[in-house]
Amino acid sequence: MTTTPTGDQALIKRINTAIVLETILRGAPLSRAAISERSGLNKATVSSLVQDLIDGSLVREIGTGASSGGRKPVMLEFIADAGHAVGIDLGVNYIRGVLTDLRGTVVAERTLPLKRLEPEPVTGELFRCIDSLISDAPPSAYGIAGIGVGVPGLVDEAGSVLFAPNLKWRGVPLRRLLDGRYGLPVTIDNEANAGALGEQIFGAGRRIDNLVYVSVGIGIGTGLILHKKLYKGASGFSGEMGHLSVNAFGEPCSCGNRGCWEMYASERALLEKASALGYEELEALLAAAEAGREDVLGLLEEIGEFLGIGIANIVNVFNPDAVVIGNRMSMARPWIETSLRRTVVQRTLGFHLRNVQLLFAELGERSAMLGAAQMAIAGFFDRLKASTS
Amino acid sequence: MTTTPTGDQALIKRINTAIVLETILRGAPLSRAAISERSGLNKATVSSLVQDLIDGSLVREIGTGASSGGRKPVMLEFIADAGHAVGIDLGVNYIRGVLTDLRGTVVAERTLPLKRLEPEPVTGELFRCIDSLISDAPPSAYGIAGIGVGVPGLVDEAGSVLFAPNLKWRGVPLRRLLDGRYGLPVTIDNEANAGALGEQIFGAGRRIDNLVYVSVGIGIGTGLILHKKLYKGASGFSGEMGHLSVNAFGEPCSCGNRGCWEMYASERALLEKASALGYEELEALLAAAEAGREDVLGLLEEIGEFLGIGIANIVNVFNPDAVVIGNRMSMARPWIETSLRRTVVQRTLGFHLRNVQLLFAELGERSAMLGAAQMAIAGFFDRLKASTS
DNA sequence: TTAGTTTGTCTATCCAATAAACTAAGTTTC
DNA sequence: GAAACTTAGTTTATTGGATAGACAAACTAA
Repeated sequence: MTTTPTGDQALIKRINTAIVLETILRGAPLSRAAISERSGLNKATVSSLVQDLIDGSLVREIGTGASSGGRKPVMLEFIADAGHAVGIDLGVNYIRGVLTDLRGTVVAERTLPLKRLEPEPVTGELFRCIDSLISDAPPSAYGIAGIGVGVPGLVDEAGSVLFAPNLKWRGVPLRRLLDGRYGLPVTIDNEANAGALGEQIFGAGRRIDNLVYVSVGIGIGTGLILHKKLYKGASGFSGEMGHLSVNAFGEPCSCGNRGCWEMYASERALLEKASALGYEELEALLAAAEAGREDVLGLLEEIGEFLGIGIANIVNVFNPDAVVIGNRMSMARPWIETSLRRTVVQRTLGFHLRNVQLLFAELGERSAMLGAAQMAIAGFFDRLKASTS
Repeated sequence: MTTTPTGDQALIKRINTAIVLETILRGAPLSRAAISERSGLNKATVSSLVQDLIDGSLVREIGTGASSGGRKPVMLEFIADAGHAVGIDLGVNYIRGVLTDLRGTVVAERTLPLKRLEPEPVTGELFRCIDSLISDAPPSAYGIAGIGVGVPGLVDEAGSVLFAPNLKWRGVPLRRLLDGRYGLPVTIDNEANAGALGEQIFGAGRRIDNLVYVSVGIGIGTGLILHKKLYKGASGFSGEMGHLSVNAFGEPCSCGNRGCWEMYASERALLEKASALGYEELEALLAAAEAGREDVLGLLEEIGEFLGIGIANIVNVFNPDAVVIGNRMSMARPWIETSLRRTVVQRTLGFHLRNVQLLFAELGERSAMLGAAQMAIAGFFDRLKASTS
């Protein structure tokens, strides 16, 4: 049975309440009259819906504003600390956690290293990190609104980590574990998807409707935001563009394909070549680049070119408004940007190139963590909209 | 100003009218009581909305149905010939046109060859084709509901053909030309997008939410249907996957990139190799394959492999429910399918492979034409929904 | 003080969906 | 074949939103 949700008066009210809340979120501080004008809703309707939002502890009056020759307006604002969200970036050798308010403003932050990668010790550390963040949350009307987690692997709709090669995880029911312990709404997603969201809301991709976030770390992951929404494939995971083959006749990859992009353009690929020059870590390599070492500069220029090859493919396929390069490799921006841009320009169809922006992550290593918090916040608002106010 | 459409009673009525119409479209013949049960709408509401649809010539009563111990139900059906749609596939050396009813059932069909490719002679032929199809339309309540056209090139939001390499067109304002002549709603889109829609509604991809249609002809185009909707990139065109590089170090392509997929796997690529064997046309080549010529079979097997290389990339990136191979190369199915499937299996990530179907177009060369008609039909229903009933 | 302006609320009205009663038109049972 | 039961579709009264317009409150300008 395909029972489409039918339209009734409650639906109208939910829609209009969402419009009012959205208007306040975007333009606060704002008066009722201004909301009415901007939204097209009747003044009386706005008054009534605002009262509901005030009763629901989501909006408050913050005194009067300036008058232009009449009664002074009563200004309204969203109560950002009506609740808090936990965002986690579960990395390969670290856990980065953040507590934010409902606007995404950071309230507390914790980073801790991971020594062991097995699910049990990692979840133990994860629990302690979350416990600590939750204990930092001031009391509020809605408490902890949700927990979002970005993980370096494939995640299914049930929030289980199907496969995380660098953690060597298979089938870890992360959402169930967290839900069982905290009894809170939990969202689990790929690290690149979380990063894409983070950059779209708080970083380089603010207000860009279609963007591709390319997370260049040990491997290469991608998060797609199409029509303002995260795109996930048929079974909930897509964007494995690290395994897009850029050389069909190249070396075999562990994934079964040949000549995968991440074999040429990832941090791992860079470090493999760098070890011949005597560098074992990205940080050391970049320090050498900073010092002007010619061989290192050549290596980085080459990596920029390989990144550009894959990004040109991405632009040709998706024709996005922007491509954002994130994760650890974004630190190498000064030394890869020139060759990267040159390659993309050379290899991209003219019509696409005309409109695409090439950006680097503004949030650096915090993209995924802040994006994960945003996933939790978005879930909170979605549930709000769905409930019969 | 971002004036979100606000919710009011008219919106409810539009939503519920759409639900009722959809229910009838899916399950006709159907009684009012059955609609009420399936949709969850109250019987009285259904009665009232059905009356509106009857008044609007979209639904009619077709006598009583069987009773199971009570009053006999009055059966309803959608009036498929309340209007008609014109669908055009504008090819490189042909125009294929169809007149369908609002269900997409073919009423009349016309194919004509194109000798000259300049915009003026082509539009002349196009007008004559459309004139003739329109004259075939029986009188109806809504008349010609719209015209849809699929073209082999990039199309912008205004319905202008920005660039069609094989027609050598640049900046032809096709929608404006057709709109000016017929005063009807006109939809212009890429041939691959039209084909994707055609196969999703009428062909191999029926009821599949996420599919990639790969149109393998002279070049390779792709149409993406994500979440049941055609995906177009930021500026209205995407899916130039023919120019996805599968060999970053391969031969330069006219597009500026190197080793583009369509240099290896298109009809043109096949025919270039085939000419060494003495074949100049795909049909002749396939006849030779039918006759068991070993060299030709080897050539086709190779093309299958190259197609598989690109499709594996597509599957890794989009993780769709299905990939549909269409256009002229679908005729070669018997000789390319084995190597194609083998290559895709070898080169695709296990998690994605598990769920993806590999299909061949069921509509053959008619995909794009029927998809174009569907674009016009969809436009008609969208306008219906938008109008304050 | 007076006139004009802006904000926000109140009131009467409209409109779509709904539940429940009702009419219509059948079938089943004995 | 009459009574009992079933199902289809309509009518009626009610509910709960949004709205226009009147209005009161609170301000500015002069």
